[in-house]
Amino acid sequence: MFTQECHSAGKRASLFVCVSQHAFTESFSEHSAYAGCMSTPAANARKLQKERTREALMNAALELSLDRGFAQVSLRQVSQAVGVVPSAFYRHFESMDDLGLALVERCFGTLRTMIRDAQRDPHVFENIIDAAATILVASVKASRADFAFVVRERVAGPEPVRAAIKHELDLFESELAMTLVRLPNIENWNSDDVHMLARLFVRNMQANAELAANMPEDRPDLEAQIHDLARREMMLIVLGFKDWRSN
Amino acid sequence: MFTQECHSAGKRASLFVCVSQHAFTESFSEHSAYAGCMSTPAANARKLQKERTREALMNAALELSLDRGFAQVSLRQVSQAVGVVPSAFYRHFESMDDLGLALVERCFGTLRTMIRDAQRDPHVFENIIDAAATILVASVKASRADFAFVVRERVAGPEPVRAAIKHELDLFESELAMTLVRLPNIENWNSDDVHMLARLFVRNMQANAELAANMPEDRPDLEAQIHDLARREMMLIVLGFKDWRSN
DNA sequence: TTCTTGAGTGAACACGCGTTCTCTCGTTTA
DNA sequence: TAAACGAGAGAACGCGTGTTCACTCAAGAA
Repeated sequence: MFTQECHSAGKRASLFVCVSQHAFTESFSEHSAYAGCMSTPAANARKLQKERTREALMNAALELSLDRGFAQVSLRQVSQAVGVVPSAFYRHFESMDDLGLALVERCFGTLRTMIRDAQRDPHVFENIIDAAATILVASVKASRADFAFVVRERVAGPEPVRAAIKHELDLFESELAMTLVRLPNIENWNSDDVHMLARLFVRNMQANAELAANMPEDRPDLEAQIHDLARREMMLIVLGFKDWRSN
Repeated sequence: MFTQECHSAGKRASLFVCVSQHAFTESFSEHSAYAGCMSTPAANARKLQKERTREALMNAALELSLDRGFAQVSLRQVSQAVGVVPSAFYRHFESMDDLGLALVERCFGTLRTMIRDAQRDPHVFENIIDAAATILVASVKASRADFAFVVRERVAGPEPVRAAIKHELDLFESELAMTLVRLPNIENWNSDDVHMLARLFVRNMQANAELAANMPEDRPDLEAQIHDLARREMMLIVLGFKDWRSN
C-alpha cells in the first residue's frame, strides 16, 4: 500500500509537468491574443498558470463545440483535452454553463474590438458598404471559431448562454441603429423604422457570418463570393432608402 | 421464479393497455393532421397501431426538443414519454438520427402544403407582401413546434439532420427564385441577382419565423408586431428593385 | 526557515445512456 | 382451429457522465 502510494505520487507529478506544457502550447498557439493582454498583470507565477489553464479550458471547449455543438461537449471531454483531471475543472468554472457564459463574453469582446478598430479607420467611410463586407469576411476569417460559436449557440446553446448572446446582439443592434440614424436618407425616419433597418442588417450580417464561418478554410474564391453577396445585399437594401415612406 | 414470471406478465399486459391509450391520445390531440391523413389506408389494426406509436414517438421527440434541443433528447426519454420501453423504439426507427430525419421530412411536408394552398388562393396576389406576412405568422402559429424545430436544428441538430434541412431550404430558395423572376421589376435581372434576392427573402422569413415560433402563446399584440415588421422589411427590399443595376 | 495556500490528483459514487437479448401474447394468416 | 408473426416487455450489459472527497506538493508569505 505504501509503495503504491509512492509510485502513484511519482507518476502523478511527471504527468502534471506534461499536461502543464500541453496547456501552455494550446493557449498560446491558438489564442495568443487573449493570453498576452489580460487585464491583470498577474505578477506571481501561480496566478499566471491558473489563468493559462482557464484559457486552455475555454479554447478546448470552443474547439470541441465546433463539430458537436457546445451542449454536446462534456466537462470530462474538455478537461481531458486540456490534460487535466475532471475535478480540477471546478477550480475554474462552476459548471459548463458557466464556461459557456465566459466564452460568450470573450467572443463579443473580440467582436467589439474589431468594430471599434474599423470605426477608427477614416478610409472606411468612403465606401461604407464595401468596407462592411470586407470587414465581415476578414473578421470571420480571423476568428472563425468565435463567430461559429455565437451563431450556433445563439439558438442551440443552454438557456443561460442563449440569453447572454441575445442580450449582446440586442446591444449591437441598438448601437447600429444609433449609427444608421445619421445617414443621409435616414436622418428623419422614425425610430421604429430605424430599428427595423438595424435588425435587417444585423440579421443579414449574422447569416453571412454563418456562411463564412462554416466555409472550408483556404478557399479565397468562396471568400470573395460571400463578400460580393453581402455587398450586393446591402446595396439592394440601401437603394430603397430614398423612397421609404413609413406606413 | 415461476410466480414472479406470472406476476410480471400480468402487470406487463395491463400496463400495455394503459400506455397504448396514452399513445393514442397524444397522437390525435396534438397532431391530428398527420394521424388522420396518412398515405396508407392501413386496413388492419396491427399496422394502424404501429403507425400510431410511430407518430407518437415523433411528436414526443418534437415536443421534448422544444426546450432542450433535439440533440439533447435521448432515445429513452422519447420512449418513456410515449409510454413504451426503450427497446421498442427500434421497431420504428434505427436511431435518433433516423427519427430526426423523419421529423424534417414531416415538417417540410406541412410547410409545402401551406405554401401550395396559399398559391392557389387568387386573393393572395392582390397584395403579395401583406399576404406573405400574414401567411408567415398564421403558419407559424398553426405549427409552431415544426417551425421551431427547423430553425433550431438547421444549425444545432446532428449532422444528417442539418444536411437534410439545408437541402430542403435550398430547394425552397430555388422555387422562390423561379417565382420572383416573373415579378415586374425583376424579369430581366440576371440569375445571380435573382438568387441573391431569393436568399435575402428566405433568410428573413427564417428569422421572422424564429421570432414568431419563440413568441409566448396567445399574444395577439406580439403577433401583429411581427407581422408588421416582416411586412415593412419586405417593403423596403422591394423598394430597391426598380433602381437595381447589377454590378 | 517554516507555515499556509490552492491547483491539480485520483478514487469513488450514483445515474442515465444506447444496445442486446429472450420472452410474451394478441393479431393475422393458412 | 392451429401456426406464424411481430409490437412491445423487461432484464442485463458496459460506458460516459457530473460531483464529492481526501490527498499531494510546489509556490508564496511569515
